[in-house]
Amino acid sequence: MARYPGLMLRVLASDHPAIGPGKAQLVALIDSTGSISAAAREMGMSYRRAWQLVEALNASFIEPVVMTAVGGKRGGGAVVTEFGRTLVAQFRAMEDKASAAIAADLEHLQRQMRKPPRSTRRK
Amino acid sequence: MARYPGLMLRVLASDHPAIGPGKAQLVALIDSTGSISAAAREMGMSYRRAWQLVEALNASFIEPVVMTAVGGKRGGGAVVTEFGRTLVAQFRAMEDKASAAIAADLEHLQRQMRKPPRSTRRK
DNA sequence: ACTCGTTATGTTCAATGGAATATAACGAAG
DNA sequence: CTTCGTTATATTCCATTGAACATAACGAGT
Repeated sequence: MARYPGLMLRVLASDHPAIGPGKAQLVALIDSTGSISAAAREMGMSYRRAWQLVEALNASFIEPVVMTAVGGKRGGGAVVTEFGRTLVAQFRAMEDKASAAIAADLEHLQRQMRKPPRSTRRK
Repeated sequence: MARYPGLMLRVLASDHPAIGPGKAQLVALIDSTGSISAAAREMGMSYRRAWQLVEALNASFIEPVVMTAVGGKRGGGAVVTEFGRTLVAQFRAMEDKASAAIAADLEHLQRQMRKPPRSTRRK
């Protein structure tokens, strides 16, 4: 799910996650599809879950991120606000900057990680 | 739990978290207390949970992070390896760098988040 | 020997989270 | 007016996770 290999970044409001890789992708898909349910389908996520994430997003910020309207067949749907669009862009920019800032350390760390189990008993 | 206000960073191995704020703090506490159980107590975490995290840490890296020895009353205990110490230091450094790199954006974003619910129904 | 505090596990239970399912209300299109 | 695809929500079920509890083995000190 993380866009950057080996790195996961989340922005917190007080203590709960306000936006992270998942919500960012969801908003982007809502923007491109025009509906929560279509975005949910593309992410292999239940509609309910996606809707809850949208609700959480809207509750976390002072401006709406996604505006919704009931009714189908091009009557209803979901629209990502301009605020929401810049929100995702800002988050992506933060991912970029963070990734660039720690790229060297990350590589170094990744060279030191692997799979096989090992005994760590002393003596 | 996050050391940096509004920011949470995790380093992933393939897809599972190799190290994050929680494991980093745990290792630091094991280092200062000399035991997994004492560290767990200080974090308000069950011993079993802490032990599992240590196991996961040791399994994730090519070098041991924590070495253990059974037996109490200064017979047994846990020792953070030099690798483990530098691992935590590196992670903290990555948090520092990431935090510094996105500090401005983070502040800007945080100025746009708040608590009160709001209606987002269109039309 | 005994005790104490530790690592190391197993087991059981509760809480959490997500999936699945079911409706309801709705709005545009036909 | 019917149909279709959507938002919105309740309910039920299941899997995962962590907490709690229990127990064993152990090693150093007393």
